[in-house]
Amino acid sequence: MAYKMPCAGGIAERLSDIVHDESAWTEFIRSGRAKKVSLAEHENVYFEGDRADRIYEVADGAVMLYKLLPDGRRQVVEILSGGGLFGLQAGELHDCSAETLVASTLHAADRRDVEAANELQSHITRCLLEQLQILHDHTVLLGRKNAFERVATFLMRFVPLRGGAGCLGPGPDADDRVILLAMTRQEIADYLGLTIETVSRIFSEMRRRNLVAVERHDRMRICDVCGICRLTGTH
Amino acid sequence: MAYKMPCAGGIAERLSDIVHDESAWTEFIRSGRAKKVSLAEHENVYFEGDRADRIYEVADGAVMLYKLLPDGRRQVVEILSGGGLFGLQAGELHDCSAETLVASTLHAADRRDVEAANELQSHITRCLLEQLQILHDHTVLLGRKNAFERVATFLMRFVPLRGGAGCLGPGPDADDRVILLAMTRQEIADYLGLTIETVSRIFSEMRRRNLVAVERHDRMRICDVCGICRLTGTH
DNA sequence: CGCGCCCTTGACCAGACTCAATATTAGTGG
DNA sequence: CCACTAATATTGAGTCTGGTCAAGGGCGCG
Repeated sequence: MAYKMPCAGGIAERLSDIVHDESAWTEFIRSGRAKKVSLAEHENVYFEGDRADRIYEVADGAVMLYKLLPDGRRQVVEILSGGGLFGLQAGELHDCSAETLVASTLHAADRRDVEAANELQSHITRCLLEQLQILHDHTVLLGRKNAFERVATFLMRFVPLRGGAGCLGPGPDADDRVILLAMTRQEIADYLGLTIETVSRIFSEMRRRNLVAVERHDRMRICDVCGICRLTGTH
Repeated sequence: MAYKMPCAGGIAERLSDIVHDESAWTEFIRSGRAKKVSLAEHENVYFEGDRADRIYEVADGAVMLYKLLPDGRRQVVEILSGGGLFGLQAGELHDCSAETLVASTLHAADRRDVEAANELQSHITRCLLEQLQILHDHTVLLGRKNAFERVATFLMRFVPLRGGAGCLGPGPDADDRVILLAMTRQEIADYLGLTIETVSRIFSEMRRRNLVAVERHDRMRICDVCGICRLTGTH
């Protein structure tokens, strides 16, 4: 069943962010109430079910949040990079496990300290709202997009200023971009709700169509950003 | 590929919520700075792309947030009922459309009023964190569960105190429960990332297995709550 | 009673998964 | 620097779940 968009042009308007003051947060980090933690690639920060008494900010690197089903199926639910907040929970326990994708440094703060500091709330709210919006998009990806569209959408995430509401277009030169995935095929599959084989096949198909060139397993050249963008299902 | 849970018993611990003071929010609503809005079944509150200058609380009824792809595919990303907050955005525009599932009354407040009121922030943060946790679970459902597990999981949402971390078990009597879906098959399908036909087939299969009895299209008796629960893939 | 809407059921099809074999890559030690 | 190994990625063949298309059923409402 196909629905009709109420007003096609509605979303075209640039999603210009409302001014956001994060100085209170920067100050909090600097003040020494947050410890710096350095982690290697694929180290875990905490597991689902652990007590949630610290919250984290990605200072450098990238972290994934994932959940496991008892039979071993895994779903990566969020990927966080610089500035992303995680570990804050409504309840007492972590609802996800957290693991670094690459070597990372985190700022770890005590939950009570953060909750007590009123001046931090607006920054936290902002971060949560951004996460929520990303999760909404990801829900559409998982619920309604096919494998090709999922991978194309995934690739577009690595190209800032392109594909979104205020996309700048291809520019005068060749429309290519080199991106660093920093994720294994398995991690990509678990993020996109696919299997490793399907992800691999889609990449191969994209290569055959000259949409991308795989320079190394985790290093790809998107030869035709606009071409990929048209295959995301979103435009 | 199957992963192994790090510590199977970890999540068993009851997710008892940390004390949460929402008196400031109640006061805000009562103060008259939030208008009461009454809407009929299937009326829309706003569309994706509209300016987001009001935020809403579901006082009574239920609301769904959904997104459309340009070719007409729809994904319901959230379902909110009493106490649920929606319409708050990181940017200037709504990232989803909102529509009532049943006749509902909402509290509508001006975004600026809410953002200015520091005493409301902790309530908002709490609501966002709960939404985030539900979306994480939904991500697992969409990314990793099959049709049967999706429908079973969906049904369990209507049975409070059962199926979750602190499930009370079947109790002494027959393990049945009558639930009111308040959604059409199409809405259920769009929420679970399935088609209307698949949802219908799964309900029929469940009926055949005496797991449920369809008393009316939107009114079902779950004959065996524990039986359904075992089929969610989560336990 | 009849119309329209929603739901159910069936037959068929296709996209993604599974299992298995092979190819690459990265890492290790000689 | 190269050989060897382990881990990761690719490719192929076959299967199956869930989608598509089409027909029929049930229910509420005028």
